[in-house]
Amino acid sequence: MENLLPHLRFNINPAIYLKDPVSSELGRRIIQGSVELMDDMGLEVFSFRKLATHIGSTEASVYRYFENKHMLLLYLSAWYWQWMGYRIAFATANLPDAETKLRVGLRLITEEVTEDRMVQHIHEGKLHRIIVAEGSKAYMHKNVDTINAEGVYLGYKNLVERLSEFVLEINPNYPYPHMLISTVMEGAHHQRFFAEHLPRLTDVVDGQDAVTTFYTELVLSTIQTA
Amino acid sequence: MENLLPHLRFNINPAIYLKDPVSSELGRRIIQGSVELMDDMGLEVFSFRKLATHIGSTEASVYRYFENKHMLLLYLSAWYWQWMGYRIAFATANLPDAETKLRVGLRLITEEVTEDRMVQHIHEGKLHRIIVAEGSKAYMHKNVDTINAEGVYLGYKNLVERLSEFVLEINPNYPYPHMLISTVMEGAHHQRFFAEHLPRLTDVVDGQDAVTTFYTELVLSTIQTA
DNA sequence: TCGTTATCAATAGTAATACTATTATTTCCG
DNA sequence: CGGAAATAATAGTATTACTATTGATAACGA
Repeated sequence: MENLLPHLRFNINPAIYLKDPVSSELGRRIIQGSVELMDDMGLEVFSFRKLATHIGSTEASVYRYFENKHMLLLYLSAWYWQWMGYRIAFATANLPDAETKLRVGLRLITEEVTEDRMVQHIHEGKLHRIIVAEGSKAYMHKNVDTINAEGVYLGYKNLVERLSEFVLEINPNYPYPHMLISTVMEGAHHQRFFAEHLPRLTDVVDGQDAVTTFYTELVLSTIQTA
Repeated sequence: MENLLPHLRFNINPAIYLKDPVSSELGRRIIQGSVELMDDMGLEVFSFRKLATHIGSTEASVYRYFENKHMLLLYLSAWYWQWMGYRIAFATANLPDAETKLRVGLRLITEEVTEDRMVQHIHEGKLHRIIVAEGSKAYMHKNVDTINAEGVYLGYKNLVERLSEFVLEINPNYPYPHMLISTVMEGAHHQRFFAEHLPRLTDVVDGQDAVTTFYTELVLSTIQTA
């Protein structure tokens, strides 16, 4: 039976996978199971054998889809940023001015993710927790250059570019739009992690989402004074 | 023969190691060799077996000093931040006002590290590159809470606290000093990594150190407008 | 000075992980 | 219905992570 749901299917760079996980039942179970397990036990403890047991398949079958667990992490990361890019594009369409667009984009990027159910096999809340805790390991890796040459990070880069353009619309003379946006995109995840595990590295402001407020004020005050 | 050099010996939390690597010749070779190898091949590819071969010892002997390679990374990270804290304390002593102190601190934190040779067995330039590429993996880990409970991250936290105090001296009403400083401390390393491997996430400004300038302007404009 | 006792490092393992070559099974198409 | 293509499982190997035990050396007291 073909896909009856009218959901989007994100463009994931085929260099990431050996066989497209969306193309088969087992592939989707691999994605769904990896989101569950990686969220549970963390990237280091997670293994293809455990994943195979979890979804009732075999290690070798998982290897037909992904070269190793790092490529699987890259898939999850690419999906996450495609999804985020889509949400931001949608939420900022038809907004009147650049500042409003930037504020909305920053909110979506820095906010906690609960649920969305855009596709059946990916639990966005769990995926968000994975990206918070493991996302930077997707590029903090000896193979960055090889992987980057294949265009695997394009989704992430394009999102940085898109938000940087909002910054430049507000202040065309601001010299560091990309550094500013990539600092926020990474920083927001780190701050969420700190808030949960190392609270002395953060500031608690009761009754509001300190991460979103902090980064929104940071960005706007910086580009307006420059 | 006892230590003839009058160099400092940083206070490293003994919970990190099984046997103090500074206390023996082999221990120092483990540290020196791990800095060389980890810089060369990255944390994932690095193993105790390779380290042992590199320094002409055995795997089991390395295990007498550190429980696993993550604890060894924690040692390097703790040493790095102790060293950085020392440098900042030294460089900001007797400075007239908080803004000057903050600027100096930010420069030291965000700047590239070349050489220092504070101790014989640690090559600070290589260690800096390790912390840039692997530093966040020291806490982005399933065991954060256990490790944190033992006070392993205190050196890092204290440095964040110290710089946050400069921020509050300049503007006592600024509500997010810790988030601001920890964002800069992590962000600066990420930006150095991006500059080398993913330049589209950064901005090139010729003839100057964009990372230091960017973060200094970011911090000062933010705390002054708030 | 000798024997005892810590201290230290190496040998020699086990268990788990990462990865692959090959075979078996299903499905799909003429 | 028969054969080709796709798909997954079996059964491995190599490497890594980690440990129990033994051997060597230094340290120390009688």
